[in-house]
This record gives sequence, structure tokens and C-alpha cells, in this order.
Amino acid sequence: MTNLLKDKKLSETPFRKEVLAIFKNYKTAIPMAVIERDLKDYNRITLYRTIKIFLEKGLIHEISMTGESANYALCLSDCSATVHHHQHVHFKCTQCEMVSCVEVTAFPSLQLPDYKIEQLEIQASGICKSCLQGE
Amino acid sequence: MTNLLKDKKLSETPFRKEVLAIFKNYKTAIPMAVIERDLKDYNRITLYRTIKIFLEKGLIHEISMTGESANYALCLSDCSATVHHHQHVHFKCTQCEMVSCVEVTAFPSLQLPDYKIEQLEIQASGICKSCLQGE
DNA sequence: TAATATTTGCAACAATGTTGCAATAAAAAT
DNA sequence: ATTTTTATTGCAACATTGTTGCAAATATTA
Ligand SMILES: [Mn+2]
Ligand SMILES: [Mn+2]
Ligand SMILES: [Zn+2]
Ligand SMILES: [Zn+2]
Repeated sequence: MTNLLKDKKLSETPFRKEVLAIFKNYKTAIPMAVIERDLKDYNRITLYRTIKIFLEKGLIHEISMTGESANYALCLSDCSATVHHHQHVHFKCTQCEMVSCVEVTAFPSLQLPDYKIEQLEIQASGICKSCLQGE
Repeated sequence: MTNLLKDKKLSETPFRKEVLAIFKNYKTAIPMAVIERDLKDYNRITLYRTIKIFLEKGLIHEISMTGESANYALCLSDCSATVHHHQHVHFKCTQCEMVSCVEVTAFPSLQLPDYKIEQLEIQASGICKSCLQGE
């Protein structure tokens, strides 16, 4: 298990460690509200700053889906604020509302005449694994 | 030219007509800030309510791209708040910052084991037509 | 034109996000 | 292990964004 904070040259503070631990607790992406709720010692301003710096360092990435408030998830590959090396799809379950990062073997590609595409983001919605299993 | 407001059973008020005219002026998607700036007679609250009801009636759709504030664009097909029949990609130019709806002949498809996909949204970023033409 | 239904804009509020700054804590240097 | 230096935290205060009740104004229907 690597030390994500040290790797990204961030000071190891109790607050940051706690936020990181919360991310690791979830297999899904989470919104601010969940972090807020899970933090033992919550401070609104510090949380904003923590999220911001985690984004800048490419420790987490933001997931914005139409009509939703932003969700956040750990980056699994080695990312920076601007360049993310993910090859995964963001999935929103319309039943349980969960947002998750789903790895795909063949990531779709797309060509547009007149446009030079540098990055593709794919957001799917539908029914997730556990909701399908009648849970 | 059809009457979008009457079609959607919305009262034809000067405010709504003006907002609609602004949308028609642009070939791209636009954020609230642009509408705000272009309106001769701007009222924050009424604008929020107008956008909300246009969304509900499927007159416009919202485009949320990672890190951006929401953009809005007219629906060209016949849409409702929940069901949009677009088969287009959302493109954000990293140079001129424009967000636009781009029609594609072959819309990519995707299968995920364990997930039932009901809708796919694709957001591309890169360099747009006019920026490519060295403008 | 009158009656009814809807929209508008004000006021007041709620939620979300930002900044300066002094106290505090972490990292680096001795 | 202390000290020095650097970075983070949390408060207060503010800025931006979005919402709601309600009376006046406007649009639609009769
Ligand atoms: Mn992801
Ligand atoms: Mn579109
Ligand atoms: Zn689900
Ligand atoms: Zn461009």
C-alpha cells in the first residue's frame, strides 16, 4: 500500500488522511455531502481546500453528470490536474443513484470531421450491478 | 419556423421570447452568464425559473462538463425533461472555450457486463473547427 | 371585455464557494 | 531533539448561486 499523500508531495495531516480514508472506504464515487457526513472532524473550508488540492495533484478526479452535483473518486492511474489516464466510463444508476467508475476493455473511439478530439469522456446511465440482482 | 413556446404549452411572455431568441442567436451552447449579459431586461430569479421550465418541457438541455459550469442549448429533436432523443456529442474546445452540440453519423455504442445501459452521453474536448482553421 | 390562470419581481432566505489572516501543525535544517 | 522554516487550519467575513412566499402585473380563456 503506497502513501498517496507523500507520493504527491502533500503534507500528511490528520484531516487529509481522514478524507483519503473515506475515499478508500467507498467503491463508488462520492459527493462532498458524503465526505462531510463521514468526517469525524468536519470543517467546510478545509474540506473545500482539501478537495481542490487533491484535484490539482491528480489524486482524485471530478465527475460531473447532467443534473447531478459533482462526485469525486480516487484516480487509480497516475494522473495530474490536467491529464488523466483513465480509460473508464462513468455510470450513474437511475435506481440507487450511485455513481461509479467502470473499467472497460474496449474504450469506444470517435472521429469528428473538422474537430480534433483530444479527450473523450463517457457517461452512461441505467441500472447497476447490485440493482439488477434484485437487491 | 415553429412556435416553440406554444408547442410546449408555455405562455408567451416577452421574457421567455427574449431568452429563446438569445438561444437561437448562438450556434453553440451557452452558460447562464451569457444569457444574463444578452438580456435587455434581466431578472435573476425569473431567468432561473425560465431555464428550469425550459428544461422541464424539453425545450433546452443541460450540458455539464467536468470542471465547467453548466451550459444550455436548444433541443433540436422532440424532447422531454427526462427523455432526450439526441444522437450528438458535446464538444468543448480547450482553446476558445466554446461548448457545442455536434451531430455524428455513427454514435458509438457500448456494452458493460453487469450493467444495463439506458443512455450514453459523450463529451469530447479538443480543438474546434474555427480554431483549427488558424483563426 | 370580464374572469381566470399564470408569470413576474421583490424581499428574504438558504446553500455553496472564496479569501485574508493569525494560530497551529508539519517538514526541514541545525 | 530543538529550532527554524514552511505549509495547513479554522475563524470571520464576504461573494456567488439558487430557492421560496407572496402580491402585483400580465397572459390566456371564456
Ligand atoms: Mn472515474
Ligand atoms: Mn447538446
Ligand atoms: Zn443501482
Ligand atoms: Zn475553439
